[in-house]
Amino acid sequence: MDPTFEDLRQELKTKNIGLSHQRLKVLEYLAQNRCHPTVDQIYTELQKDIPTLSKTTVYNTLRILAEAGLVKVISIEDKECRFDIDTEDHGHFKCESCGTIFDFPVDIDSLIPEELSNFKINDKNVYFKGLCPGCLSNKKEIN
Amino acid sequence: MDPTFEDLRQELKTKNIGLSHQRLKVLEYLAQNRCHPTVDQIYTELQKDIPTLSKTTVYNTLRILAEAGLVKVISIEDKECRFDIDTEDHGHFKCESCGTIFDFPVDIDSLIPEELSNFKINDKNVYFKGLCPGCLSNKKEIN
DNA sequence: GTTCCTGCAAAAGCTTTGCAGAAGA
DNA sequence: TCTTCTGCAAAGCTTTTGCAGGAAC
Repeated sequence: MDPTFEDLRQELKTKNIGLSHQRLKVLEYLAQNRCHPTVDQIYTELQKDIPTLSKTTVYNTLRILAEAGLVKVISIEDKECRFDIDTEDHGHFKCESCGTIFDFPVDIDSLIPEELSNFKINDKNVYFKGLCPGCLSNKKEIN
Repeated sequence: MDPTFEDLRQELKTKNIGLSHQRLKVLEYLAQNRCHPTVDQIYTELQKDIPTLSKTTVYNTLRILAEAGLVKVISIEDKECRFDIDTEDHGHFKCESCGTIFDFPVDIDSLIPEELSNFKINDKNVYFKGLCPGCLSNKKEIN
């Protein structure tokens, strides 16, 4: 099950990570907006509530959360990182037309080949790119 | 089978892509050094042969080759891209200690879930991170 | 002579770092 | 008070762009 905001708050306390107003807001945003936001999206949105917020703080917070294992950094060939509060194994599909990122279930462990039996695997990622159903049907209408 | 340098040369001719000295050298480097080099690695190495080479040309060439589908861009959470002349589906494992990237076979198509049946998939990527056998045994010796 | 290619310099964009001041315990 | 956190400014890196000169046909 997806962790709730309260779960995360508890986990931070357990890990002895300070819970400033800014950090709580970043965490809250990630918990409520599961669209794999960029730093800029998080910053822009939170700035409406916290006018003095700086991007540095957003970067700091996300680094701390990632190091604590509470968020996962995903990078799909963009220069900019995206952040996912769902740290369970799952795949990402990025639409090359509208840019939306879709989650999909994937049994990553079944992929691990014999060749990697002597490797220690810490992180597993699967991502596809292409066109989502919405953009596909738009394209058909145009043609 | 892996494409040879000659295969690639032929394919470029077919696709009407000019074959300058610089482009041939980049292609040759990729065919002979299958270590997923960065732009900087390619540039630094080729500069020994072509002192006037510029990084812009390396970037241009790689973009053209990627657009033609002759090389694949791989980005594993680094800011810098890496380039792979092997465009067949396969997974990448990046050692977090020594930075080496290993290839491994993977049947990506078997992963595609029902949920994506209405999506058009153009590009499939699987990458793991962790520790390679060499770094694992070094670690044990130290402890 | 046209077209394409190269390469310098500058710009752009994301991220990190240094540091002084503010907040909190 | 002492530690931690914030946020501005500047720097760092990779990558892209503009443009003039050069090569190739």
